[in-house]
Amino acid sequence: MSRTQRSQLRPPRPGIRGRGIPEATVARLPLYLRALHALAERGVATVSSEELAAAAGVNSAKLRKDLSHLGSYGTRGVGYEVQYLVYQISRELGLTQDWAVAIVGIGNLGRALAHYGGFASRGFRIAALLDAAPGVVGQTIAGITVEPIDDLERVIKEQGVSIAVLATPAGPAQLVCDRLVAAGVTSVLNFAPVVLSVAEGVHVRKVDLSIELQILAFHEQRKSGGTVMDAERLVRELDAVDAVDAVDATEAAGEAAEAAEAMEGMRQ
Amino acid sequence: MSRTQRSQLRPPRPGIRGRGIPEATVARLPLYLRALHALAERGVATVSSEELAAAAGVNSAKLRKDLSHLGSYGTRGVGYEVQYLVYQISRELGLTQDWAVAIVGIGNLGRALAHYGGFASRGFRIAALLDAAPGVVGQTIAGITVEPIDDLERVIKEQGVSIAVLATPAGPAQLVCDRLVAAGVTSVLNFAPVVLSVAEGVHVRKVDLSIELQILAFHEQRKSGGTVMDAERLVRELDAVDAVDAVDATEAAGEAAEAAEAMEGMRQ
DNA sequence: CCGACTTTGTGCGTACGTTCACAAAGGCGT
DNA sequence: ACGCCTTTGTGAACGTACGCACAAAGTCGG
Repeated sequence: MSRTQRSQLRPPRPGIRGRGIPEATVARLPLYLRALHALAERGVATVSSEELAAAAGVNSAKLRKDLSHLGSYGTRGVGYEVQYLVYQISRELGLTQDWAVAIVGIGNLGRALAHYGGFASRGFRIAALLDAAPGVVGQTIAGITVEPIDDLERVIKEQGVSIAVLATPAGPAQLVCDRLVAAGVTSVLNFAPVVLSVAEGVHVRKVDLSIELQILAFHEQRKSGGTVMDAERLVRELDAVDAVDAVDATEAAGEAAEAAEAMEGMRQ
Repeated sequence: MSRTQRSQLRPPRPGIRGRGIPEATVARLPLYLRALHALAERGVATVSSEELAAAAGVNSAKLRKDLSHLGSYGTRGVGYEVQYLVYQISRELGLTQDWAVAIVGIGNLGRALAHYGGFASRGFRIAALLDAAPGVVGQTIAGITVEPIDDLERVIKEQGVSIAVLATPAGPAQLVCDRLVAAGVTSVLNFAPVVLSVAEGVHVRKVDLSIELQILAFHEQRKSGGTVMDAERLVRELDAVDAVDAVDATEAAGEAAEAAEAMEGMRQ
């Protein structure tokens, strides 16, 4: 029923192409790296894409395609040399140099992160711990003394920190983030339950326990959800019919609204 | 440059369509929910897709499409009623019921998670803490007594736990996971740096600090990477040329190998 | 030195996700 | 009552990701 023909849509991007590795691939490289380290420790010299894929929990075609983005390492009929591949991936990920990391917010989580050995092991060095609470400042955690948040700018610059871990409460998170960025930090790993806004060129990754749990709850409900067939779910399934049109949608909304009215205690 | 023009590609079947909400959408719903809660607390009654999208850090078209998967809530010309939308999303995510959660492995991380208030707030109740260390068992953390890992099966069943948080070291993770699943757990939030293998129908989500940092390091390197132009990077860029063929790839591998040989201290 | 076998690297079709742009829908002022 | 203005919901284009399947490339036994 589409009457509008829109044909001369011009993509303004000519395509600078060839620039980089797909984000999805980058996200998997650490996985491969870990599997390779495990193999290396067991003295394995070479590994096939099939084996490595199994160890990393992906399928082998995907692994091969991922690795092909780094270059043509690997020998047909044999596989990949473990040590060599470790080096190539490490290099691509930027792990052949050391990164100074600062952890801001030394609550329960910050403390746990400071103790976590996985950091130091591969290219990351905890260069500073920062907190605002007077009771925490001065404490020594994992061999590092917690410094006051007021010294943030000085510490970041002195230590050459470019990656920061934000483990403060939600309240001060944006403010602290702004100060970090102003002081020279260009990558932030954010544990605070807020959406950070940062200048272009600054990378933020978010880890949110609450969100992860909610996603699990969704699937959990799906599993046991076949039993509960309420008005709303019914309505949604009517929507799913192919011949749906605007009238249906309107009615659906109306019925759903009724269902909602029938319900009282809305969790605030 | 695409030379193959593929015009009359017929999608043979749209599929059984209408079955479910896209995974990407599900992952964003908690984000919207959080933004909505914040708005509700400030007493906001209705919100436009533009405003809500800004609060959640996504673009408005995406938000509208996401919400459209739940049904046709929202009024044209006005926006969405905050309270109502909160209810709809909560319901879709399965947060209108309470989920019993068990945390296994009460190290620094497990402790931090147990203290984290974000759990209890919305539909999740920490029903049990479990650990293997005699020194930890019996401790009371956030009002909950740590129970011995031997009682895992009993505790899971007694409390009706279906979602477990795995915060053990890598070593015992798979074993513990197997026991959890055998005891009835069907969703696992895994903090251990291992790839868990589980039976079909069990959902696993992974949170890995080390991986997140490595991804950041990759981008960090990219930013400052313009300066370092070594043989390998050069080779990779030759690869990026359109007219690349097998010969190029082979040479690239060869040269890269030389570069690697020149390097000695491979980080193990 | 050759032929069989193994495994990589990738072209291709499909599915999924994102973004644009706009018609439809509804409120609101006059 | 009507037309203007705002905002939703969505069709369609575009881009990314995935996985199959296979030719190319290399090893290894004889």
